[in-house]
Amino acid sequence: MSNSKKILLKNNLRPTTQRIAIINYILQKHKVHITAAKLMTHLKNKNINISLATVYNNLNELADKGILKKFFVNNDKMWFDTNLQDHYHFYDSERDELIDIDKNEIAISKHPEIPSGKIKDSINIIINLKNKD
Amino acid sequence: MSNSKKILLKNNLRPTTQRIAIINYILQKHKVHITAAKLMTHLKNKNINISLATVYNNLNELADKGILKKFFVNNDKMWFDTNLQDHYHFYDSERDELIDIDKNEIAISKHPEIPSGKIKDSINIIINLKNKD
DNA sequence: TTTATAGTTTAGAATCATTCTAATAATCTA
DNA sequence: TAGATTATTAGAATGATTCTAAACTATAAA
Repeated sequence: MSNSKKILLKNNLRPTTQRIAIINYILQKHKVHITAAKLMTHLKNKNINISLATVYNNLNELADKGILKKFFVNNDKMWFDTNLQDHYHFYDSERDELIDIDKNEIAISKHPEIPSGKIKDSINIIINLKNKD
Repeated sequence: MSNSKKILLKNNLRPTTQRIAIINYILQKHKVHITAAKLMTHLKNKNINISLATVYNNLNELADKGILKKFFVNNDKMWFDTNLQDHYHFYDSERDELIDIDKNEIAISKHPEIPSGKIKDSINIIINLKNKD
């Protein structure tokens, strides 16, 4: 049984052609930053039949299962990340690409009191890049 | 001449009814976090005739002129902020509200090398809050 | 191995924030 | 005040994402 299939079964997801193709792509590289549209293009290039709705369904499902991390960059798009560690990103808008920044490279020294009844959930840090000139 | 009108003239913006109402609202409080929809509601409550397109046009214009700062919170909405200092935010999704975090309360110790030809542009930090229980 | 069921995929419609369009209105300048 | 310029507007367009409900596929039970 393929590694992708095992991962799917372990997570109670039926190993369909589309899911296996997605998992294959995600596992192929160590760290992947991907959007639904980019993944769609990639799969079409590999001649895999899949609809955009299925790409979204599955990426969201994998995020729910904790296999991917989901986040947004500015208003643009929903991104999915195979790096599950707490970490942040550079965003190169010209190339539409993300670069990881390790959690331990940013120190949050202190911050205002959190409103009562609330606790910190996720922290989103994006350093937007622009061209030098 | 009203203070709002002066600000508009100084920025080469014709002091229309709609613009004066927007500037009045923004100046009224020291720090305002606002979205187009929230501002629209506020103005309607004050019986000011304004279309959503005009709200967007003007908020974007004020951001271009440096009178407001424009940024996004997750994928949700475009926000405008009268606090022009470098700073970050808590986001309370339940109340759909932002709370400022001073720039000097977060230290960015170091980070991976920036790709050649690029420099840092803006930095976006959002600490998402959730309910304690 | 068939069958029933539960889970998946799909095309296309719906949604929602934002921007665009191009017609009308207001403001300004001479 | 006329003519030029700039603003406002309603409604259409856009684009990413989600929804819908019909068609399909995998699975477990017989």
